[in-house]
Amino acid sequence: MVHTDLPSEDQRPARRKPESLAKLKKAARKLFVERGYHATRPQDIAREAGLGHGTFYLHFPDKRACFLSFVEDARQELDEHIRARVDQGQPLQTLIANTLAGIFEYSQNHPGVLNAAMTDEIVIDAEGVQATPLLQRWGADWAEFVRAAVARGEVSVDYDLDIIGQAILGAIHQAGSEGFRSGRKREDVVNNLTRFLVRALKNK
Amino acid sequence: MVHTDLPSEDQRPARRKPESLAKLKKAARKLFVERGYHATRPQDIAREAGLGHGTFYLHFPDKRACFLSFVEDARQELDEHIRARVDQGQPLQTLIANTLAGIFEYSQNHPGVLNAAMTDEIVIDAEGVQATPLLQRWGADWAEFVRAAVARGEVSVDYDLDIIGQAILGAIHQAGSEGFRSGRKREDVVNNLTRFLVRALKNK
Amino acid sequence: MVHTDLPSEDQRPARRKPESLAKLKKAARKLFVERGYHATRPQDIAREAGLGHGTFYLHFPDKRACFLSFVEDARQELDEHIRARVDQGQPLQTLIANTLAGIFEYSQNHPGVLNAAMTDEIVIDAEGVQATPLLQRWGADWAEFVRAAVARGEVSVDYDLDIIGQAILGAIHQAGSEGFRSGRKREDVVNNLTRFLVRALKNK
Amino acid sequence: MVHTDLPSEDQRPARRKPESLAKLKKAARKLFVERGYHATRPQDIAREAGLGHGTFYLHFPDKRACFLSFVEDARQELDEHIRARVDQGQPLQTLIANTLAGIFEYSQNHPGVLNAAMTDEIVIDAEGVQATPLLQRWGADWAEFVRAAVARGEVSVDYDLDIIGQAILGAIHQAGSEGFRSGRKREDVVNNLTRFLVRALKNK
DNA sequence: AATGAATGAGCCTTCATTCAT
DNA sequence: TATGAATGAAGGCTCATTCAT
Repeated sequence: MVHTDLPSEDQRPARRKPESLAKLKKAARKLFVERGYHATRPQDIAREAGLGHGTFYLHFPDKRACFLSFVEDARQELDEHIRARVDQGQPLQTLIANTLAGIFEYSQNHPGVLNAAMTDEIVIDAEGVQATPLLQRWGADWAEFVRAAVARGEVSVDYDLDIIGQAILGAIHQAGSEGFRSGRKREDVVNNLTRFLVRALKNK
Repeated sequence: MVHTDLPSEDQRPARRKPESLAKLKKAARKLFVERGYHATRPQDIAREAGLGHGTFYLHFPDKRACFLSFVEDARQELDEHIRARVDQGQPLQTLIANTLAGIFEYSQNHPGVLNAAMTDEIVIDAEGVQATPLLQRWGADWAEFVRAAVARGEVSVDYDLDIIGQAILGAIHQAGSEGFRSGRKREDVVNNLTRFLVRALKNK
Repeated sequence: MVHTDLPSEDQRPARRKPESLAKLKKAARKLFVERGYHATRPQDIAREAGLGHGTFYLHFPDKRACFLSFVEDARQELDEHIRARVDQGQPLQTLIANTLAGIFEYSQNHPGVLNAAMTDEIVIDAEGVQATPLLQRWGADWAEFVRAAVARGEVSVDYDLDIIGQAILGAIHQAGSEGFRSGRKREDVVNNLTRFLVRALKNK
Repeated sequence: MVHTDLPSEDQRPARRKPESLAKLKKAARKLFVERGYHATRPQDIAREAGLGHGTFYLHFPDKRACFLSFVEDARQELDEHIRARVDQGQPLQTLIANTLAGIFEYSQNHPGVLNAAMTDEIVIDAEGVQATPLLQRWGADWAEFVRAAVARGEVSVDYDLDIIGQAILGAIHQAGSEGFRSGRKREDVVNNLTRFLVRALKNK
């Protein structure tokens, strides 16, 4: 006996809002990554999602909000990805190595996403006020990270950690971008970067 | 004796195309820095230069070329600025410190220029193909720089220098951007960054 | 014997379409008055009525019909309001004074309604054909009114009453709109207008 | 011998700004009158003027400004038309008769213009702030007009002239609109209206 | 009867570029 | 060489209306 009214896995256009939102977000991510912010029209996103372009505005007040939501999602995903992989009670070197592995793993699973998400705010809208650019926030995270290592006695150098946090993030970002662009293996990038950072932080 | 190569202050009425080009470049730099690529119209540049809109297209084939010319000029200026300040026959630490001082000095004399010039190509034109992004080129420069130090025996660590070159550039860029954005003093940024990089490169 | 025409207060669960219609009409009036025709969306009306957007189209074929229904309701309400207040068997001056008082009383009880209802048809839909604009109809009513006074011998001037009917209506409309907009008291407006009209109609 | 480079009276697309502005204004008037504000798109105006639609925005910041300019032009034209026809040193009756003749003459020469220009501001833009609606301004003009007659001793009734000014304007507007719509002759409308107003104003 | 997600024609406006002068 | 009026493709967004539920 078969349920004829069991619409699971059906192909019909659907009509549930959350589904459309998910489709739009997926499409938006794809296009923002592939084409960048300015070359992606709300209409393109809607079409990519298989929806009419009016639907876009049912879920986002405007294009900018859609981009910001994409950025926020990427940030959370990466955070969770790293948190799931890194055990805080490890020595500095392992910690850094694992964190970098986490970042680059995510980066490889979602190619281009981090780069697209880090698009500077001025590119999006001169007037807009994105709370804090993603790069800066992650730089601050690294500052915290090192501060904790200092507190544990693992790092004993006298840096201005706000500056160094940003430096670390910058090193990771740029080495990662170009490392992969030039086809290097993940382990090599992680390895080199880990040694580079550990040496820079370890006193002696 | 007649000065044939002294066209400045000459009496002939028309023939000062170079003057217009200089005005346009200056205006373009100002606006690209202040507003970013997309928010700057060729018309704005021409007007800022005190010229008619049409004149813009006498000197640049299109907006993109104007931006690229701005980037190239900034790159050359910075290169010269650093070259004039850094003596290659110095120990690594001094070399790095002087180079960083040169970069940040330029950055302070021309606020925003480096940041604007590093605008990712995807932002300019999805189809276009900027030879090599400025960041990547400068990262390669740092790779060369370190390779030379290795050759001199000053650095004896076994890095993949292409990766590390990019990492260094990234650290400088990000630490610089945020260091100044947060109002830190140039010496502090240079100082911290120098120690950071020297430690990372010096094998004990 | 069964009351087939007494659906009010019945117990059956569904079947209160009239209730929804009333809610929609009330909401439509509020919004048309507050925002005007073009700034009011069917969706706004439905939401103001506490109903889903789709419900709007269960009761009106389109937005235009809803507006026209609003106009018609206002016309009837005003007519009834005046009829209830004015005794036809009075001398001209009293008749005019009472009618004006009726109009302005209604206008004060339902602020903005008459103005909104008199929105010119061209504003509603260039193609549409509103039977006869409200202003014109009321102008014709005044023509009738004066014709009756002439028949009773109270007015003995030789006017083209169709023209004069419109003139009277125009005077009332404009003086009323601006009288209230400038905060004048109802009695003052009624008073001045009554004397103005009576003098214009009374042959010496 | 013939000047081949004498471009007077030429048919070429032209390139002088004032000419385009004039064309646009003419086209705007035509369309605002024929279709009303909302049914007229900037694009339609430009096309009617034989220009590209970008040109519209070289002359008006937006559609609203174009409409307001149309209104202002109409106001000035009418004012001048009346001023040229009416001699202030005449008795009230003649004055009113001539003024009305002037208004209706203009109205006939420029059919629909006054009606279109009097479109209520709420129709144009709920947010906008048109200094004072045309109707109200003209009502105030009539108030002044009567005030002067009172000063000259020609009118000795005790009206609130601000109210009565609006009433007069309303009477003229409405009687005129409908008079012509129903095909009445100008003299008849002027005649009836003049007698109506003079009686209303003359004390005995 | 009621709902509200979905739709897409259509609106206003911008801007890189051209070309007659 | 220099000008700036003119252009129209293209962009972001709205809204009256439909229809599956």
